Amino acid sequence: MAVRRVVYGGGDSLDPTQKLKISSHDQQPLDSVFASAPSKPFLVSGSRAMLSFGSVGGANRSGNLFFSSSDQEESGDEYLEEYFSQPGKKRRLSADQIQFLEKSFEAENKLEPERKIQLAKELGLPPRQIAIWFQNRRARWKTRQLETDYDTLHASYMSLKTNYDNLLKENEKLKAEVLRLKDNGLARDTDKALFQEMLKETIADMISQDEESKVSAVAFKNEDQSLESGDSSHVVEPDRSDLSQNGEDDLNEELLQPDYMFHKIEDAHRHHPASSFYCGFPAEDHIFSFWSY
DNA sequence: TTGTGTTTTATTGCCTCC
DNA sequence: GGAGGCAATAAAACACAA
Repeated sequence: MAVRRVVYGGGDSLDPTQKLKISSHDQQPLDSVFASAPSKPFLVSGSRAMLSFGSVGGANRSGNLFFSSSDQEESGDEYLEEYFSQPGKKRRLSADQIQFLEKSFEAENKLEPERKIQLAKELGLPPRQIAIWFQNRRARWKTRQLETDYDTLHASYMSLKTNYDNLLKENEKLKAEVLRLKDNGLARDTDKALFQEMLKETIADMISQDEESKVSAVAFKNEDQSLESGDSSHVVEPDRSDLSQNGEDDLNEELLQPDYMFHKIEDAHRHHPASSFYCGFPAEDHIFSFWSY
């Protein structure tokens, strides 16, 4: 087994008088050492988070092993020296010591030098060991804190995910609804387009009939005039002022305007009063109901 | 009793602060 | 530069099942 350096009693800035090489087999022999160690009361300073080891319920078994008498520190107890000089051993703290340290940690998880010394005195442990215990305790606290934070975040994530999934489902439902409504709308648009096409054809027929009759009338009139004046070179074009001169596209555009269609239909009806139907549709279904559609 | 996993104690090396 | 903190790690101590 490799020999490990075990130095206690003040950390890196160790007071040489407090340096000890320590090891132990287990807590029992250590306790017996504590029990046999001379106990000497020491002053407890007013440092914060300071507790009395006796108040935790355990007797101060340790006495002042590391801070007892100057004699002990100077001469060194041979028994203790032998006891603590066994390398490669780790000393477990007693339940009472741990309870005391836990209470102290709860009050303040940082360890000022003064408090370290005080705790060491109270527990009869080397200040270095107190420092190490706090160091490890902080590490454990941090690990547990991380676990707690993780659990909290995970719970939050799961809650958000549930909400998100619900929203997705709702979104899908709404999309389907929109699609369904759109399909209905398309069907109506198809009917509308068919109706418009039929309307255009009918109106175009009516207009052409109307134009033909106008042309005939003008021609007849012109014929009369030319007969009267003897001028046969004067050719009168049919009146297309109410029609676009830009061809079929503009006609189509105009045909879709309600006023124009109303005018033409009324006009057609005036010329063809026998028809009780507009454009082959019953009167009640005529263009106005279509445009309000 | 022994193998194995977990917890606790302690060291090392690096970093920051004064 | 020394003191102290922290992360990483080693190793002893402990718990427990087979």
